[in-house]
Amino acid sequence: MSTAGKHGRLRTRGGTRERVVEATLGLFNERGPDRVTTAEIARTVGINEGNLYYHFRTKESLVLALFARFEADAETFAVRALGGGSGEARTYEDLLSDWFRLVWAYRFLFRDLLALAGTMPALATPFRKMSARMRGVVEALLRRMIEEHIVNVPKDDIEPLLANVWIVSTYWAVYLNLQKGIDEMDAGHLDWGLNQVSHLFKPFLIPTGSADVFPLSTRREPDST
Amino acid sequence: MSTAGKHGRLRTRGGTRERVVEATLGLFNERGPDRVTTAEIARTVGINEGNLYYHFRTKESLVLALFARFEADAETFAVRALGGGSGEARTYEDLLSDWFRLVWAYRFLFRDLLALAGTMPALATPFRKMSARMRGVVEALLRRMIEEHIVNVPKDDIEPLLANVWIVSTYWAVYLNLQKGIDEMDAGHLDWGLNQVSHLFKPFLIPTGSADVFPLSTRREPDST
DNA sequence: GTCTATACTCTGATAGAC
DNA sequence: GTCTATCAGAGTATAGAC
Repeated sequence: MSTAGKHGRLRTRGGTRERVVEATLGLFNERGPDRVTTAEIARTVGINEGNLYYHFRTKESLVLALFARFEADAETFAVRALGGGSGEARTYEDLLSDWFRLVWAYRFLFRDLLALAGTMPALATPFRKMSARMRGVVEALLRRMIEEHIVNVPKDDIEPLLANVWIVSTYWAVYLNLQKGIDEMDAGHLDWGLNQVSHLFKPFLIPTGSADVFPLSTRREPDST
Repeated sequence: MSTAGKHGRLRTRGGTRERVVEATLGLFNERGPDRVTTAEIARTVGINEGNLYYHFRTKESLVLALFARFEADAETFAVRALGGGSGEARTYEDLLSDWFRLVWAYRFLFRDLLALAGTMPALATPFRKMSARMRGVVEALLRRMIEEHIVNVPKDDIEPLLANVWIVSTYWAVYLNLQKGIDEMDAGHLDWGLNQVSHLFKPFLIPTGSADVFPLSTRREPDST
C-alpha cells in the first residue's frame, strides 16, 4: 500500500513523512480536517510543529497527499474489479468488501467533502471524476452479472438500482458513524454494510441451487457501543 | 411554520430575530456552519455584527435555534404521518415527499453533524433521538403497508429494507449536492429522490389493477448544472 | 434595538538556530 | 531534519454610546 521510504529505513516504521500522513488520516477520519489543527497532528506524531511544516508546507498539501493516496488505491481497485491485471477472478462479494474497506479507510473524504471543497476548490472536480469512475465500475460489474445470469434486472430498474447502490455503499459508513454513534469499525460493521448492499440486489437474484453470490443471512444490527 | 412575531409586526416580514434565523439556515445549508462567519450572517441580514450578538449571544445558540425549529417540524411530520392530528389520511407518497422537503430544508444538520457534535456535544444525543424517532415512523408506516396488503416484505427483509430506506432518504440530498454538484433544488430533484426510495419498495409491491402507491415511471436523471 | 470600537484567542505559517 | 521562537490574520465575543 505504501512505499518503504527512500532510504529503506525501517527503524521507526517508515520515515517521518509517512508517519505524518498516517497520523493525519486517522485524525481526519475521527473529527474532520477542520477540527484537527496542525499542532495536534505534530503532537500525535511526536514531532515539533515547525518540523511538520518542513515536510508539508501547508495543511492543504496534507489533504492533497491523502487524496492522491486514495485515488491510487481506488484506481488499483477499479483495475482489479474490471479484471485487468491479475488473472485471478475474484468474487463479487470480495470486490464489494474491498471497496467498503476503502470507503471506510478514507471516510473523511466522503463525509467532509463540502468543507474541503470550500477551502480547496481544486479538489471538487477530481473527486467527482473519481466518483464517476467508481460508478462506472459498479455499472460494468452489474452488467456482467446480468450477462452471467446471476441477476435479472429490468432495463428501467438499472439506473435507479445503480444510484442506490452508490448511495448505500458510500454512506453506510457515515450512517453508522453519525446515526449510530459508531466510530471504530470491526468486521461486524463491515458485514453489516455489505449486507445492506446485498439486499439491494436480492430481489433481482435468479434462484440457483448452488451457494448465493451475496451473503444474505445471519446478519444482525451492529452493536452501538 | 414560524410564528408571526410577538407584536404582530408585519413590516419587514418578521422581526430581526426571525430574519437572522432564516438567513443563517440558508448560509449553513450552502456551506456549513464552519465556513460561515458571524460577520457574514450579519451582512446577509443587513444588520451590524454587534446587533446580531444582541439577538444571539453565541454562534452556538444559532445552531440550537435551528435544530429546535427542525425538531418541531419533524415532530409535526411524525404526528401527521402516524395519523394523529388531522383526520385526513394522506398518501404514502405525500408523506415521503414531506419528509424529503424537511431533510432538504435542514440538510446542513445531516451533512455537517460530525463537525457540529465536535463543538457542541450537547447536540449529538438529541439528533440521534430524533433519528430514532423518524426511523420508528418509517417502520410503523411500513408495517401498515404490509397490513393493508400494499406490499409483501419477508420478515427477514424488513430490517435491512428500513435501514436502506433511511440511508437513501437521508443522504439523497447530500448525494446530489456533493456527487452531482447540485446546490439548488427544484421539483425535479425532489422527484428524483422520491423515485430512488420508491425503487427500494418496488420489488415488494403486490400487483394491483389500480394505480400504484408510488410513482415509479417516467423519471430521469436530474440535470447536473 | 442598533451601531462603533475593541479585546482576546486560536491557528496556520515563517525565519533562523542547532 | 528538527526545534525555538514569533507573526499575521481570521473570527468570536464584549463594552458602551446612541
